[in-house]
Amino acid sequence: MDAVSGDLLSPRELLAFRGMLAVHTEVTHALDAELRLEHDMPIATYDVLLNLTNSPDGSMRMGELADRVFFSRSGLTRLIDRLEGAGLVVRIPCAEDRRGWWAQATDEGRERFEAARPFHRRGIRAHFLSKLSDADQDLLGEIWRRVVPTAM
Amino acid sequence: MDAVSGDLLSPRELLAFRGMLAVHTEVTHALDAELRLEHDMPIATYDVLLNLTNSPDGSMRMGELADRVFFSRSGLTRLIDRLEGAGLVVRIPCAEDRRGWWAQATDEGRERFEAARPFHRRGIRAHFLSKLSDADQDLLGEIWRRVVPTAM
DNA sequence: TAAGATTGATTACTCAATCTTT
DNA sequence: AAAGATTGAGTAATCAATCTTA
Repeated sequence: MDAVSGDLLSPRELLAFRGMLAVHTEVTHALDAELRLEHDMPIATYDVLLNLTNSPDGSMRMGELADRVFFSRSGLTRLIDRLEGAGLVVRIPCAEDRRGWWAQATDEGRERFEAARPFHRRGIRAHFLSKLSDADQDLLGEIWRRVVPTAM
Repeated sequence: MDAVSGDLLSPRELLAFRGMLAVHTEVTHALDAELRLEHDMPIATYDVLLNLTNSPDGSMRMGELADRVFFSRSGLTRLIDRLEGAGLVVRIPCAEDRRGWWAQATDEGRERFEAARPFHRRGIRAHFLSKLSDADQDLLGEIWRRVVPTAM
């Protein structure tokens, strides 16, 4: 917060920033790999099903879902194509706005998600949360909220 | 640290974990986009040049570099192919072990990197570090070190 | 004319198999 | 054999252009 913008990053700044890159990569790769191995489900698929399941009526508009899972619009179109092919999701035309579509988890999608969920939860704790005290977690939450106010 | 492994993630856990995903995505996308726009340089290229430039003799073995930039071996091979084509990097056969190669930044690679460096540094501060106090940064560094001891 | 979503073309990453040297 | 690195084949993401409805 006190550094002048022209000079090198201080060790403190370097560790705070590059540490996040290292941890994020390390943790998400581990979670993705174990979810693929044990539940044949990439983490992107898990995140889609999580968002759909969490939503009040079990469905979300394509655009909003894309924002939630940090995909481009076209990227999400392709992902939902695959999930629809795999029988985990269906598209439902949107009655109020006929340009739009709802993505909705199928029964199989929900089952596959619920089956994977406790496993993934254990993974998140094993690879990340277990290394943090409650105070650490509170502080992290506080920091994330400050960095991207809109996203949380 | 106190949660039982079977139950849902608490709000505290959720914010600590999913916040990191949101911040990481948000920040790295912003940095990548502005580096491409202003210096025609994807962030992966920047990271390669950063590691090569930081290294004592200005070069690194392919495998070690792959680990540092979180790429697979084959992924790094392709990236270095492209950077060699663009004149930013050269491969030098390794005398001590003739299976191996050194990747080394060219003069142009160093120049392009040094030109981009202050800009990227300002970006890291603008998008991330400026939202954190010195104490926040210290604590983050401390946390990252605990989560992936090897990587830092 | 703009917004929601998809498509076409391209780029880039990964795994598994391979080649070369140890 | 095993390790460093590359290659072939396949998958998946993006941008820009397009189609449809508002």
